[in-house]
Amino acid sequence: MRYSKFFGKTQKETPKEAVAVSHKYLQRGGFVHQLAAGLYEFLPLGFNVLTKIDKIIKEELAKKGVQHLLMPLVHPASLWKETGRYDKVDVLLKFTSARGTDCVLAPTHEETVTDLARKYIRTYKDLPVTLNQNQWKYRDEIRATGGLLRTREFLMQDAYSFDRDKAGLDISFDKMVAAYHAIFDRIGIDVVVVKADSGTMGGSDSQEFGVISDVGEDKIMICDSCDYKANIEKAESKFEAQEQDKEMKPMAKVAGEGIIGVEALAAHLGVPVHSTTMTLLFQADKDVVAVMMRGDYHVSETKLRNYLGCKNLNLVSPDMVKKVTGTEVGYVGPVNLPANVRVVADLSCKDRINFEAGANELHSHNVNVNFDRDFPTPEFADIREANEGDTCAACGKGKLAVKNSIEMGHVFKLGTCYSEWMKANYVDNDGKSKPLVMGCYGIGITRLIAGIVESSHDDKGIIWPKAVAPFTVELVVLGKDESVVKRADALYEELLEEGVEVLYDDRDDSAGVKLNDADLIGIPLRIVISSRTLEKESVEWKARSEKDAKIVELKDLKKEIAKFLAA
RNA sequence: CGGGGUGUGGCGAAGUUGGCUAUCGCGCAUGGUUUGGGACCAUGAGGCCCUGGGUUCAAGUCCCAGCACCCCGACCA
Repeated sequence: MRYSKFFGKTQKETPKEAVAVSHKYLQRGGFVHQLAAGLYEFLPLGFNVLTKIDKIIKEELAKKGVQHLLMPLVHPASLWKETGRYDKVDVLLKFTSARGTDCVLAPTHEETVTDLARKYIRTYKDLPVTLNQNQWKYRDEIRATGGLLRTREFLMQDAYSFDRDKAGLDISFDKMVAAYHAIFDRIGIDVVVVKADSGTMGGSDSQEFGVISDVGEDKIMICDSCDYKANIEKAESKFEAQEQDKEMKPMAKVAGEGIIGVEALAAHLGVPVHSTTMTLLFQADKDVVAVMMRGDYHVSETKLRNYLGCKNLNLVSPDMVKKVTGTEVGYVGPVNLPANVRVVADLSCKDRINFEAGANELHSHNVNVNFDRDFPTPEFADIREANEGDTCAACGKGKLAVKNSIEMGHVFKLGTCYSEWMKANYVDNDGKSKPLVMGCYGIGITRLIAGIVESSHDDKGIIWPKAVAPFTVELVVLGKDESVVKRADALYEELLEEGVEVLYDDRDDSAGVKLNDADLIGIPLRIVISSRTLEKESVEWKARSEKDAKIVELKDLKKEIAKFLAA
């Protein structure tokens, strides 16, 4: 392709709305253009990258026996009402067609694929099967951010596996995990795999594939000693047990007007923060649950939701706090709570003697509170968010560090939730009808493009890994001298003939402009031809990822390029 | 949905208590001089100053309403 005729040139100025590096470079380089918030057009350069990733994914999945298909973006609302997600998924864009049919734009495709499964899968002989599509999704996010990092419309690889039973699912799942590793390897990007929560997808056992990056929206915890990695929502740590009194002291009430928050309270009482107790009231579906958390930790709502097995979980309103406890936020405690309020305490609260807690009385706190003696011993569970620097629960030695990560892929074991909701059954070899056991697997392809740029760039521009670069070679001609241009044109034609994906910068611009643009666009190999290089019947050769250029004789060029691309 | 901010040629910006023909840089076009890290000179094209209403002799500028976009938070398969 001749760059002089190429659609979508570079821009010198950074668009003011761009904050993330990937956003700046992709927009300045002419890869994408923003149409509206969260909606992007892929210009030829960006579309080339997209196409390459799409192809790699499809090829690697096919190697694992995955079959490709394509499902619509517009779904009848009735399908989403079957699973109950019509009212539950708040990023769902609902609309009415001109014929008056209620429709949705698909944010994901469990509903349609399960519908296909119930229509086409009859017996255990049809199993296992994994279906994949690379299809656009629409999620009406309240806020789209960071260029391609979080868009409303995005291309996603989404695969769905169907098995007879849990053991089959494990095999299908492991195959997909292996395929994902192969995909990211081939693309040339380092991923970290972490245990994650399955969120509103339902099901269990999920893993995230992410790229460590400061602009990532996900927080993950990594052990510095073993290979334990988990999303912060899910990460398990050993709490540091603190030394306790031997003897119980009498419980006492202490005034503390206007003292809200554990730090202030601990200072006021002259006790360490870890002997304070936050008592929070949550609305868990229809029930109110009181949660006790040691003052130096925070509640992981994900862990709590999973422990309680509820769908909706929210902190209750201040009014509700007053109604249940008779006091205001800041003075809630486990003593004298109404008997019908379920109390769940974090494991870090266990075995404590003489701790502090709110008194359920305005401006009052209890000290020297003890389980059993002062209030019924509650149920204990791990419901706290691990703190940075906590000891890893897996190895018991390492410390946990927090990193930001861009979530690029996510795999779930769904189990039978969708097949039960939608009655997707098969007949097993015992003649009985059983629900299909499902898994689902997704990679955000458009986000992956941003992730690659975030993890592979310098201060001049993008450094594309060879496998996904929009072109593999950029040929730059410097100087207008007719004989030079003629030689450059001829070289360009030759390379095309060889099947090299070459972008030919034949513009009538100064060297600085062209070389800077080449750095920005980030094509892996840059070849400069000029009167100077032609004196020696050679070209200047520079890999984008390397600092120094070298001289390659023209007669060796095609061989060298082949070697470079194969490496 | 809460808080904050911004809308002025393609891009980035300036425009004072309302006042003259709406300004500057980049980019673009034409001609010329240049040509290895964002060259220079000359000439030129390109505007519903986000939209609608109002105040005024006069609105890019003030007032009201709306829309769009960005940032922080909440939310997030």
